[in-house]
Amino acid sequence: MSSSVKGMRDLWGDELRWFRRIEETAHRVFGAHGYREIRTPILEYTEVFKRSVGDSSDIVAKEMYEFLDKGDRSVTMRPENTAGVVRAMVDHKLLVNNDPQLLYYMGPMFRYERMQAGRYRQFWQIGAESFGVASPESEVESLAMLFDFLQGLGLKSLSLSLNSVGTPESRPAFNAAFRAFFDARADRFCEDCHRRIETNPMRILDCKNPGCQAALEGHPTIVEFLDDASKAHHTRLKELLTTLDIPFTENSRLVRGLDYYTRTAFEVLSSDLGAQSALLGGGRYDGLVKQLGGPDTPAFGWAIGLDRLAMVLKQLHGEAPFEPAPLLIPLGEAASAKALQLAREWWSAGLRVQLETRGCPLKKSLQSANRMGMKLALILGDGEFEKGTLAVKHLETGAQEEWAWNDVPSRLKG
RNA sequence: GCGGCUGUAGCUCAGUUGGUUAGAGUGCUGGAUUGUGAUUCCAGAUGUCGUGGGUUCAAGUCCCAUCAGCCGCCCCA
Repeated sequence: MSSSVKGMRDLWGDELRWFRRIEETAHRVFGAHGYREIRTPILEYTEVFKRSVGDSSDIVAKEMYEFLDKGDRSVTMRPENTAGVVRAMVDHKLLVNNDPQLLYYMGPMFRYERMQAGRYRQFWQIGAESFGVASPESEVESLAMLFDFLQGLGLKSLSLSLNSVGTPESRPAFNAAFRAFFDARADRFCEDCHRRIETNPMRILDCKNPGCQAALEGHPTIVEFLDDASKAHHTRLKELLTTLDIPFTENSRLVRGLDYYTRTAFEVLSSDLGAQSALLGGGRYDGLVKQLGGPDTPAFGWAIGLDRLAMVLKQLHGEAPFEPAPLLIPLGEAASAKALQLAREWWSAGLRVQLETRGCPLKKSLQSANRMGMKLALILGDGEFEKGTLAVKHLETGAQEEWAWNDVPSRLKG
């Protein structure tokens, strides 16, 4: 008995069909916005993630598939893709001029985590990144694309949660004020929060502990400590979202787990997800490109998990639409040679036909066709062979009719 | 990394206070005159009872460990 590695799974059948539906929608919608696909390696030098995601984050601290390769280089299987994309941008000097670079990616990511519904150690993400533009307009463009994408998949009851996490310059003032707030009621916060106040105070805002959430009542918000430019940015962003009828709620407690975010941060939540309520997240990360050795370049992006998204789509719409190709069943040697010829013509004409090649009794073929969910069986026996026709059986109704070979293309399309 | 629950045919599950060769439904295989499925009828096959120890005359059942899955926490997508 063998089984897949813990946290790794096979994708097939209905779930894979949802994945493909998602991916095709992404290619279409993102392409329409002028975004171009990029594929970066799964393996990067560990430094790439340590310098971008942040040493203090749990991802880097304990969730990375990190190891020495045979040349004793420390490499890591990507836990997310933004760092890799930025690294590629820097490597290829694509950010030296001031043109915007609009990119999207899709592929597997890896985090060594405890498993749960919709959460795997190899999981799939689709993300979009926009480099070189600092404006709120670019954020709204990206968010509009995101919503077109989600709506294209038939999702409706989602909520956009919005905040600004400030800039490295504005954050100390907030931290000082928040520290004072925290100290005044320190006994009401949990152990984890006491640790966070030293390492990453902002993270206290999204502590899931009900006691902590209650204690946060009336907390100083990041937004009120923003510098004027960030404040104007935030205001303008909200105006533009309103103009586009993209509904959002401001959430002063929304922060992000990755260290590289600046100013705008957001999440989209789905009520169909249980504990894994965040369907996707993203925001602005103006400092990251420079941090990875590139020119000082503003950037905005987001990523969505396909495993969870496919789960939601399945809950919402059931099985992914799928119709198997009709089965062409030849009976006898002459017929099976002819069937190969006919099928070849139809395939090159773009028709979908599956060929029965077992040479088994008709009964077996029909049983298989039925089990595979086929709607049509195209039977080519001696009688049909003589006449240049097919016996066409509709497997749902049992009705049967006869088609001339030449009519098959037009009839299958209709 | 922490806490809780679960593990018996391909699938969904029964299995009494430990007691003979471990069951059902569904699915599967074959048949009901050799070119007609799905419906019906008849017949048949299938399990290291997650794995490894232990207790016992006797373990699917009790105990321990381990692995896997699920739920919650943490974290995040």
